Amino acid sequence: MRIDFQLGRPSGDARIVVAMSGGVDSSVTAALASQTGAEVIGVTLQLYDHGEAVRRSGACCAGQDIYDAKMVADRLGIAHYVLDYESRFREGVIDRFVDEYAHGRTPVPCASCNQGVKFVDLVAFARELGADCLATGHYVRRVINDTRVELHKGADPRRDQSYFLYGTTRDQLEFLRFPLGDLPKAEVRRIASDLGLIVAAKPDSQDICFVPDGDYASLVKRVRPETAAPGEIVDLDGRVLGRHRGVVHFTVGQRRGIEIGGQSEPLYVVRIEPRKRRIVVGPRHALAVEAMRVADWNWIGEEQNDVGLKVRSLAPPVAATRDGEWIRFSQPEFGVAPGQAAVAYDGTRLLGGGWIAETVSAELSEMNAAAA
RNA sequence: UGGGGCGUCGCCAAGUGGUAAGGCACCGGUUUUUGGUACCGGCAUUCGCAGGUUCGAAUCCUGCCGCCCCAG
Repeated sequence: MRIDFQLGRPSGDARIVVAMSGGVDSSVTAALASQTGAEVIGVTLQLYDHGEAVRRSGACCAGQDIYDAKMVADRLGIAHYVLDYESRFREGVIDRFVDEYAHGRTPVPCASCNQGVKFVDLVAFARELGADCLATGHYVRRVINDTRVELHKGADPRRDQSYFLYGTTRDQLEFLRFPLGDLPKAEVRRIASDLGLIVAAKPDSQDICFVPDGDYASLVKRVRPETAAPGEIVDLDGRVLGRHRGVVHFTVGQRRGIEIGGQSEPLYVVRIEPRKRRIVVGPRHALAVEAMRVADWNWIGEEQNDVGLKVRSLAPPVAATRDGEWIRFSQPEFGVAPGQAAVAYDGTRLLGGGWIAETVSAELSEMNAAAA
């Protein structure tokens, strides 16, 4: 396996910094970089440190994972640095994560992590080291089209991670490399196995890396106790159906955990009102959203108005048209949660994205139209 | 303390003699570098309680308990 890192000069003279999380993907990335003959420096960020995480494998960037990254670097014979980014991670990712829940929104910490700690701070560090590029194990493709650099979905549609990278700037993209973007996961594991890397069979990471047991609510509660304040569960007409244990436990589109039985059809969270400590629930059709406002757009490609749009990492993009900050879906979209990322594509190419600030119910506008 | 109605899984609810549907909720799993969704699976040996009739009862009979409505 030989990957072209597009270094623009003989690889023997080049220096590649690889972001190593301690997982299979970034380990193989480091191996592929090493095979080019360039000087490779592995960098692992220590992002948080709590007892639970130390022993946990399959997350990233703490304890066991840092050790694994070190072992892989040793095996490959490359330099390896561990950087303490805990405070930056706390400010840039965890604090924002907690704050979003306090506002009744549903954050995407992986996107803010990539946008901040990984692609701003780590890119800067790599440049300080005089590197020619920073390589990561993301399943996305960097494509050079004439002189333009584009970001595309990973070749393996089930592995594509472009959604989390919508905030990448053009400048960062110039400097970044994603050598796994054309590979299926099975191939990556095979490479790791062939090279005898100890992480070859390590489970894929899942859940939020800084929430080891999946219980993100207790983290949010610690910092923002008001999110654990009990409140009312009301239907679309304001009738009280029950009580809840705090808005932190809910996200728009959520079905399970509402704990209200006796209905003819399932209830979903339609809206969260943190000031009133209230959650509004309704049947599935009440989740239909026809339009939304997307704030803080970042454009990697040129701005376009007819785009494919993702409002979640899985599921293929849906057709939508853009008018400034406003996006209108060609078909109603269900379970669109404020705080999540909206990412625009042209085919496989990622154009840009932003975060969902507000949504417009398809049902309400139908009622308004009927009333008019 | 007259009349009427009802009592089946946490909730809603089918089932009027043949051996307990379904929905919601809940639990588990699958999927997943966010949350959520979706999908798959589990979930009453028992029908307010106690007797009786019957080969056989949630379904019929008797008594009791509880709740609701009307009339007091």
